[in-house]
Amino acid sequence: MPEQLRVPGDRPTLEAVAALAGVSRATVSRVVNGGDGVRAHLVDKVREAVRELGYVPNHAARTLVTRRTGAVAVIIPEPEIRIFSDPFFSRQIRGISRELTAQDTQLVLLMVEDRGDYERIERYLAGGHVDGALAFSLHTDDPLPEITRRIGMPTVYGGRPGWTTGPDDPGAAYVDADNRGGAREAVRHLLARGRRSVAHIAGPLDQTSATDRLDGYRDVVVEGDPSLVAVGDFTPTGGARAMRELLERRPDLDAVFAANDLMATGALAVLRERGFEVPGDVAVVGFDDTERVAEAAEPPLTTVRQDVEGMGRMMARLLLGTLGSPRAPRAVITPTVLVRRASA
Amino acid sequence: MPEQLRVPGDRPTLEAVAALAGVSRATVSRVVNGGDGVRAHLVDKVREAVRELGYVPNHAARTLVTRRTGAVAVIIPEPEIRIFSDPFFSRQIRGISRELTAQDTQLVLLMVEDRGDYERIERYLAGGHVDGALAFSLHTDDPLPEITRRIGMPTVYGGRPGWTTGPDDPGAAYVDADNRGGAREAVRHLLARGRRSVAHIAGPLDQTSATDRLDGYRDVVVEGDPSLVAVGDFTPTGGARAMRELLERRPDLDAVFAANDLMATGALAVLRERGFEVPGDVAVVGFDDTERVAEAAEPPLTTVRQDVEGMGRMMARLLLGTLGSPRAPRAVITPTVLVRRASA
DNA sequence: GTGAAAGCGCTAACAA
DNA sequence: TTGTTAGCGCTTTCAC
Repeated sequence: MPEQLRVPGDRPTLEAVAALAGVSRATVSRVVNGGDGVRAHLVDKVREAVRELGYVPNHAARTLVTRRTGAVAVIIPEPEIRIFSDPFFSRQIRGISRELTAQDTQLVLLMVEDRGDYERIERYLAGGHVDGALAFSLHTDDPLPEITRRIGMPTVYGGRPGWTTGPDDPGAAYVDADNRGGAREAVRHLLARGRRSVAHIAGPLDQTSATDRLDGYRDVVVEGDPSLVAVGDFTPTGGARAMRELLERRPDLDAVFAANDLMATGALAVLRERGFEVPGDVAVVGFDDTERVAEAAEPPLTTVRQDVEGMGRMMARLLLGTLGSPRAPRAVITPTVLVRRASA
Repeated sequence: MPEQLRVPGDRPTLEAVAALAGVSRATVSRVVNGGDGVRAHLVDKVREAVRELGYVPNHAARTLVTRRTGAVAVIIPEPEIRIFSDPFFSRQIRGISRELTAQDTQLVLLMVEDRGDYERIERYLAGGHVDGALAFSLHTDDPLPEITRRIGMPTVYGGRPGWTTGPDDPGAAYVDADNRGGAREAVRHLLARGRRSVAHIAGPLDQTSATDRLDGYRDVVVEGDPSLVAVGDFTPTGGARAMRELLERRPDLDAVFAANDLMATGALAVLRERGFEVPGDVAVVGFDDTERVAEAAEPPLTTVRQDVEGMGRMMARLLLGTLGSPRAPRAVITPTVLVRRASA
């Protein structure tokens, strides 16, 4: 029997609290975990002892028996760390962080620098450090989906993944904006304003956000003249290049829907430089409603807004829901909304 | 005795590996943890069993007995999350992440939105989730130092803290650039180029990085005419305002040392707009060597470079060292270097 | 060199 | 309602 339950430098245990309060460990445990079914005066006594000792439950011990860690991994491919500077990313992270905090769950950041790191990631996930994982939409050949599948780790992706792991795979759980619907709305808006030749500057076609927006465009522009579509890379420069291409092929175009705001600003620059009035001669619509981009554009950009922070929050919620009930939705599509400014 | 050691969905344990390899749990444990003192052929047998079963040690169980988690918390005040967009921050984080990864230690990101969150932070740190904490330099009244002290959590700060917790407090461990020395070098460089009236645009004086640089300036400009010092806020706008102030008070100045690059660019803009040649009429030196700021300035900025990623790495190293040996250094000051470009 | 056994701090049956 | 007890999966003396 330990005589001195509390060694200096050693943190007090349930046992110590129980001794001080004059009850059993089980009772202390009950109180610490909510205290239902314990008589009020005992609850008080225990609470008092907890306070006096500065008791905080030992996480490892609790995890060992409950098999839950109360932590979730967020996996960020290194190229994306730079994307922290992209407000898109940091807003999504913030949404995740807010929701996890609200649910008393910790965020563990896993940065992946190169493929070799996936071994470490697998060890980490398999080691039971976390209850689930959040990842961002990946390239087709990314090893992560296979890893999480193999070790049975609940995972939610940000952005619709471009792959399925197998023919009978229900597909990964994910949260995405309604890219296709948003694109349709953008194009319909342009048509409604009387535009006849609506061009599209698409994003890189290996990302579903780009292809989904392209699909949305095509849903509306059914005749589908391929000369009206140019492919960019989500950067202003890429948008400018695509815009020049389009003007060359179709000098008659009177509207452009760009797959994101950054490309739209590139397009605006080219139009301005060529002496086109926006929206007089050519109307322009973007996508994202990026902070300090869409509004600051010249002219301010009409664009499709997606709720990025909300998407982050949904990712966390979907994952945490998954943990509880086995039949949570596999995917959540958040709505977009057209924000009308001056460019269209 | 469990007949079926490996239930589907249940992860294999040491026990299962031991059974398959025909050895005791102790032996498996030894092999998993390095394998010294175990005969080679047994090591192989165990390794084989580990591979076959896909065994990964259970983290909680291990932590429970070793009292080490292999994880470190990085605490970020919410206002700073925006600073993810500041390359300074993301580079420091990257340095931390790299070093932790190299030492097989996990990074747990703790974001603090408001003061109320500190209760959660304390619970988390006290709960034994992490072996130590990394935090960024705080305001004088930040509750974090008191918390980490109370629960005895080893903590390293990024940037010299402005406080001490008590008269006999050795002070918090921290990593910082040699702000004072760097400032001295900047000013000496200006004097060496024949400048007579060297002004200083200081940062907000409640941050030690600002006061240390001011001190460095004063070390060299000993006469110390107060009219040569204006206080900014580390932003370009603040730098511009300070520059205007200085020009008003001291139209004769021929050099400016700004406490960071962003303020220097603000100063450059004002000088340009007032028709001063840089460096002809007024020489300018910045601080930081911020990516895509110093080099892109007009003219390119002579500035004091600090190794931000290295500082992040040092923070992790200092903390992890602290964990091992009780007498690690309390502080690490990393050197700065003057990078000469066109502005001075 | 290897195994047996104790125990890290907690929760969750099960008894009382 | 409360206490007793049996582990969770691992490391670590201590014998052999």
